[in-house]
Amino acid sequence: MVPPTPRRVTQRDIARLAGVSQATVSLVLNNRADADVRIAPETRDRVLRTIAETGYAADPVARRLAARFNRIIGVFTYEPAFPSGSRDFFHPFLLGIEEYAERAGCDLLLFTSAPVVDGRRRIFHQDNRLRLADGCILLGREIDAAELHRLNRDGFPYVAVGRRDDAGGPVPYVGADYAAAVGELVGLALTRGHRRLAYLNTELTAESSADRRRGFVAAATAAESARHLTTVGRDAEAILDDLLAEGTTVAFVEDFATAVALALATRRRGLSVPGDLSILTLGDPTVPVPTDLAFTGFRIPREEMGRQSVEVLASVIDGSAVGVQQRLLPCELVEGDTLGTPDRRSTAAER
Amino acid sequence: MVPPTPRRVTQRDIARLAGVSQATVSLVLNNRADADVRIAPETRDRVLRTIAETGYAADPVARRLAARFNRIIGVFTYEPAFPSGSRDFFHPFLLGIEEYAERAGCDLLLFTSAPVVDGRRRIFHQDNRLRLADGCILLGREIDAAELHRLNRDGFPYVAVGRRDDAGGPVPYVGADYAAAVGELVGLALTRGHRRLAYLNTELTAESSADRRRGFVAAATAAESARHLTTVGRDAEAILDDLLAEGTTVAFVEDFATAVALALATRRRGLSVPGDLSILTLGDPTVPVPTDLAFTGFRIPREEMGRQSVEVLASVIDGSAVGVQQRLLPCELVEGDTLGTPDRRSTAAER
DNA sequence: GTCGGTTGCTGATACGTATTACCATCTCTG
DNA sequence: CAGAGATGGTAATACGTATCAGCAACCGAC
Repeated sequence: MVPPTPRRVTQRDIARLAGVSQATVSLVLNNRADADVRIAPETRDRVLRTIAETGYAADPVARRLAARFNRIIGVFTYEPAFPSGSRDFFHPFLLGIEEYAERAGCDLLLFTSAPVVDGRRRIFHQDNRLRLADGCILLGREIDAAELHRLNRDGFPYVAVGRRDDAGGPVPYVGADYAAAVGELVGLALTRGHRRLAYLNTELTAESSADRRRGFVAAATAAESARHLTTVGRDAEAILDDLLAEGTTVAFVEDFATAVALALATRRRGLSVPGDLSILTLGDPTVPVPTDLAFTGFRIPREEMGRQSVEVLASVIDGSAVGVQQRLLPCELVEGDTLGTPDRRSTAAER
Repeated sequence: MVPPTPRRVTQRDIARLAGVSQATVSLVLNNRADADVRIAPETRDRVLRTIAETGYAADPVARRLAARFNRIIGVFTYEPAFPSGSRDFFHPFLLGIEEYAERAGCDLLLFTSAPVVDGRRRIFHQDNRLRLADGCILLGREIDAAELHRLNRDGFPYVAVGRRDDAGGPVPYVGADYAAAVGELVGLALTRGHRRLAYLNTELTAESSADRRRGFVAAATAAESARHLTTVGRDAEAILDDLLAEGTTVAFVEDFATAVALALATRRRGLSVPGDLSILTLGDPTVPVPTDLAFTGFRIPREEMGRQSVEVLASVIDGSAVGVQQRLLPCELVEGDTLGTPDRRSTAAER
C-alpha cells in the first residue's frame, strides 16, 4: 500500500515559511479572536499570504480528529440510493436532502458499503464508517429497531425520514402526517355521502402503514360501516367481490398498484369508477404503475421531508436543538376523478 | 459547540480490558501476520472477545489519519447529483458508480458543499473536504483544466468520466469512444449509398464534442462532400435550407434536441425522414425531449462508464494500476428509423 | 553457561489540526 | 523603578490508530 499522497502541504510547512509556530497558523486559520488569543495584524497577514502562495488546504481528516466536527452528513438508505426506476420513491427525498445540504455547506456521505445481511442492509457492521459523518439521515420503509436503539445508546446524532416508533427512547424524525391526511380523505368521503367504507392494507409492520390505519379508524366512527381488508395473497377480483357484497361505496387503498388493479377489475365487470365504486389512494406510487386514472388521494411532501431532515439534523449536531426533534409535515390532498357520490348512479337512473 | 460524542470506546479501552497494549489491539484488528508480528492465539482471542463485548468499532477518521486510506470515494459533479429531470443524463453514471462502489465496499462522498463561482462549481475552494476521500470521480460535460492541473500536481488520485485532454500531464479517464461510434455511423451511411454528408455541432469546447467531429472527419473521406455546420444561433428552418441547398442526404446531429427540431422542420415542409433526409443522433438525449421518432444513432454505455471509473480509481488508489489509466468504451449502435437510402424516393417514384 | 534464534508483545512515534497553559516582553501607573 | 496589566506568541498535549524498532523471555545447541 503505497501512500497515495506524495507529500502535502501542512500547517507546519506554512509555519516554517512564515517564521511562526504551527499553533499560530491554526489560530489564524480559525480566525480566533478570543480574549486570550491575540495575533498581531502583520503576523496574521504574513501567515495568510503564505497560505495563499502555497495553496494550502486544511486536512479535513485531521481537523475532524481534533475538533470532532466535519460538516459531513451521512445518508443511509436501505435500498440503493440511485435506483433504476426513474420515478423512484427515494429520489425526491434525496433531492431535498441534497438541496438543503448544499445550502448548509455540508457534504453528503452515502453509505454504499453497508453490506446486505439477511436480506437488508445493516448500518452497523465490521468496519463501518458511520462516524466519519457528524450525523446521519436514515431512509427506508422499515428501519431496524435494534439499529435505532444502538444509535440512541451511542448518542450518535441522526434523523429518520418518516415517523418511527420509540426504540430505546424516542426517535427523532421528519415524517408525513398520514393519519391526518387519511382522516381528511375520510371526511371528504363522508361529506359526499359515503357511509360504507373499506380500508385495504398490504403490509402490517411499517409505521407509515399503521399511521394511515389509525387515521382511518379515528375518522370513520361516523360511518355506518368501516371495514378492514387485507390485500395480501388475494387477487383484485376476490377483493372486489368482497367489497360489493357488503355494499361498500368507497375503498381506501394503501398500495397504489392495488388501487390500479382494483379499478381495472371494476371496469372489467362493467362497473364504473367512481360511479359504482370510489377508490382513494393513500400516497404516491412506490413503484411505477401505468394507469390512465387520476386517483383522488394525497401527495407526500417528500422533497420537503428531505430538506427538513437535514435542517433538523444540523440543529441536533450543533446542539441548538432542545429535546428530541419530531416533525410531521402535512400532506396535500389531490382531487382526482375517483371519488364520486354513492347515490350518483341511482340519481342518473331516476332521470 | 458541545462535543456530539459523549465518549466512545477506543483501542485503549479494549487494551485495558484485555490486559494488553493498544498496539496489540491494533495488530489483532488488522490481522497482521507478518514475520515480525506475532500474536499468541489465546491473546488474539481475548482481544477479539473484548471487542465483541464492547461493540467497539474503529474510528475511521483516526484510521485515515494514520494510514491515509479510507475506502471512501469522492464524487464531484458540476451539477446537482440528484436532478429534477427524471431521465437525467448523470443518473446512469451514478447508478453504475454506486453499484461498483457497493461491490468494492466503498462509501461515496458527494461534494455537495462545493460552491458555485462564476456559474460553475469549483472543486477547490476555501475549506474543501476533498482529501477526506481516497480519491475522487469527476462528472461533468466540461471540467476545468486548471482544476485537473491542480489534481495532477497534488498527486490526488482521480478519474474523469469522459475522455479529457491533457492538463499538466495526461488525465486518467473512462470515456466513451465517440470517434469510433461516429465513424461506424458514417460507414453505415456510406454503405447505404449516402455521398453527401453534413455534421451539425453545437458546442465547441468539450472533448466529447471534438471526438465526435474527429470520428466524422476521419471516416467521411470517402464521401463526395462532408460539411460542418454549426447550429448555434440558427433555427431548424435555416439549417434545413442549408442542408437541402447542398443536396445533403444525411445529417449527423450532435445535440439530440436539434435532431428532433430538424426532423419536425423537415416534416413541416412536406418532406419525410428518412425519405428525403436521414437524421442520425450521436448519443443519448441530455435533456428530455419528447419525440415519436426512433432515431438511428448510438448509445453511450453510461452505467458501465460509472462502474469502470470506480474500478479504475480503486486500482489507482491501491497502487495496482501502472501508468495513467485511460479507457474508452465502445458505444452500441442503435438501428432506428431515421437512416434511409438517398435514392429510395426516386426509386419509389419510378415504380 | 553462553550465544544465536525465535516468540510474543510493548513503547515510542507519526499522522495534521485544535486548544490551552504559560512565558516572554512591553507599557503604564503610582 | 517595582509591580500590575496588557500584548503576542509558543510549547505541549490531545484526538485514535498504525507501524516498527526493540526488549524480555524462553529454547536449543555446543
